Amino acid sequence: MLDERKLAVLRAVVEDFVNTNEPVGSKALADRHRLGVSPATIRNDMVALEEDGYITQPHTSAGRVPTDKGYRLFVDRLSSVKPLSGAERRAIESFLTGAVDLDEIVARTVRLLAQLTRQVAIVQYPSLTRSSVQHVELVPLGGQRLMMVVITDTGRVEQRVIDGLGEVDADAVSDLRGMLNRAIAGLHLAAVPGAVEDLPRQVPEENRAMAISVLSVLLESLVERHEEKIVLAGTANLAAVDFAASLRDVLEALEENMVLIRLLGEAKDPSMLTVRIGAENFHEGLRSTSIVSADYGVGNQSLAKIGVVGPTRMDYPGTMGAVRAVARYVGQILAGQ
Amino acid sequence: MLDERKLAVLRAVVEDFVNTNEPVGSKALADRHRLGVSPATIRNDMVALEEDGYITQPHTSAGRVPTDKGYRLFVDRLSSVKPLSGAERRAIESFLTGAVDLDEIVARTVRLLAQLTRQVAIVQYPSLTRSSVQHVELVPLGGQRLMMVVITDTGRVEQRVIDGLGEVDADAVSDLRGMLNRAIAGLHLAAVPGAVEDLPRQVPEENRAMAISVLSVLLESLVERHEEKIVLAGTANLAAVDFAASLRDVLEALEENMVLIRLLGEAKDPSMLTVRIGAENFHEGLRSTSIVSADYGVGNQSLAKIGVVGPTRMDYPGTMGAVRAVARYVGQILAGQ
DNA sequence: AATTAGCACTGAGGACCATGGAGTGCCAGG
DNA sequence: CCTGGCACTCCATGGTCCTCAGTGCTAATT
Repeated sequence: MLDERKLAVLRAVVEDFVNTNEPVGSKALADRHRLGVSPATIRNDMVALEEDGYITQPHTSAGRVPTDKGYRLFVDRLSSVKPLSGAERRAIESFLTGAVDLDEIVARTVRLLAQLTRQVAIVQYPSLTRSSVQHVELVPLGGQRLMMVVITDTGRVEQRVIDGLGEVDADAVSDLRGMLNRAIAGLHLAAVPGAVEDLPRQVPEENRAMAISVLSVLLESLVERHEEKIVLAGTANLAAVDFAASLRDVLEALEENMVLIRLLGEAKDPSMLTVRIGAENFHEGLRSTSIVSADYGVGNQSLAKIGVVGPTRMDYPGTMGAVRAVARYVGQILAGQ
Repeated sequence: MLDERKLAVLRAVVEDFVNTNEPVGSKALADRHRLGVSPATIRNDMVALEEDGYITQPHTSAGRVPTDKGYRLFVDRLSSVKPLSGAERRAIESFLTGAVDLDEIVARTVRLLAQLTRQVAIVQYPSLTRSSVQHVELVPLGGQRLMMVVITDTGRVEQRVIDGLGEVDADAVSDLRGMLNRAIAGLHLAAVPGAVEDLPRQVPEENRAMAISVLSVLLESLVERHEEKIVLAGTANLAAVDFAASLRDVLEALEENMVLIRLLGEAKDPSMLTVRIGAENFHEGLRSTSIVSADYGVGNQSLAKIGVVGPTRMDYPGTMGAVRAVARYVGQILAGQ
């Protein structure tokens, strides 16, 4: 049904359209690609490809443009991830080394990815759930307030102010801190709820209320708001593209963190590159964009995702290469921290 | 030179142009505003206003458009800050209360401001320099590493990992923590460098190296990266506007945090509303935008700035009202924290 | 059976032009 | 000093024509 040559034609159509942003015709194809056949033959193939829904014409007597289905086939079977050039790899390295803390690692990563791909880059903060508790700190803030700081082994710090405790006794806080750390330090976050269940009973009567408040805030801060934190860069790159949907819709979608999180989360095959093309994205405003995403983490434990958002008409091999490379480097940096 | 009526004409031109985004002619003005004179008279006034550089025509036989200078006069003398409606004030209140930590306060504030003004909102994190140290925490991370957490009275938390310390002794860390807190807790950040100067000498010989490392990281984290943190929202609102400069340039400028920080920092009159119009902005890409900014803080101590970026053709009274109101509310929330 | 050359046909986009209308500047009269 | 009147300007709109890239089809060729 789709012989070798038809696939070659599809590949050529995608590549040319990505380059020129103009519908590509049979003549142009015959010239620029060594397909070894005449334009007429290519036309015949194009008809077949169009019947199968891989390409389409904007109007009669125009060249062809790939459909989402066409891009899908291209990504799945006609292209391979393009490794970065040596210069690019060196750029990544020098860009990422020298970051002093997690915030800076993330900030640099996202800018780097945006620059490499010339598109919008998204980086999700390392998930809390997969990491373990390094230390819990409780600090009396004066008045009836307390600050709780949870430090994880991935370098992430979560802090909360706990209010309305009544009188806060420094010794009681200190005791509670000790108990807490003995109970959960080193533990996987997922294991924390179980480990603290019994704690209130071990606390002397008069401080039990405080302990319960602290624990509830702790659990809440672990359960909620985990993978919520996301950073963007390169939105300016969108201005150069003209979208089928309005630019406004795309920008709006990008500001909805929850949308982005779901988007990254929907990876088909974890720990691999995922590409979602056009209408495959559930979100209205992103119908004319594609998203290339990947997991990153230390070892083979995935901590979070990074990704790139661009027009469906994007350089998939190059973008995939950049995303994969950056994901790997971030993993290394994180492991080295 | 500029009598009452000419000023009224200028005001009318600005208001109409902001509403319609089309050059406004003498006839339209006479109709829509009760100026009490005929179009011909208005035309004469317009000639005068144009000679003085307050308005201009895109081309002969078109209506007039305000220049930057015209907007400047309008803002300075012809308009007053428009107070928010009751509904809007209630919206602010319900939107800002219930934020659990500083991150969330800032995040909500910026979204709120973007929504109220339908433009791009910028919020700077409360400056460290003006606040004082609540507590310093040192946490051994295992290996040769240490985490330092500085908590300030404005709820901001700064953390750093300190590496390459050689063997870390838990007791020594505990001692150092105690000394540090005794030395600087409650102190204004600006006073910290002076207060820790002598500390290393009080540390036993064998731990002095560690103390010096810790202190240098502490000082560094206080001096650098202070007002660097900035949050944006509402970039999607830019898509609706058509800029003289390309949208891309504007988006690029907005991604440059340093540019924004300088921009906000250049407030003419601290603790007041500042408006910078068009070419008054030093940055190329922002030549066709205006920026309305204000300080916020607790009491009359300014902690940082918030602002709005939009086309020069913006609703200045309304935007100024929103910025002022939000700045005040944030101050209150921060004070209540 | 597949490929190719030839050819008539299609539709978008650009150049060109005419027209209408909003807006101006200026002058003379109130 | 204001106003009505008037001639003038120039943009925007819309229609027409033409070009041209690209198509689909058919007949010839391999």
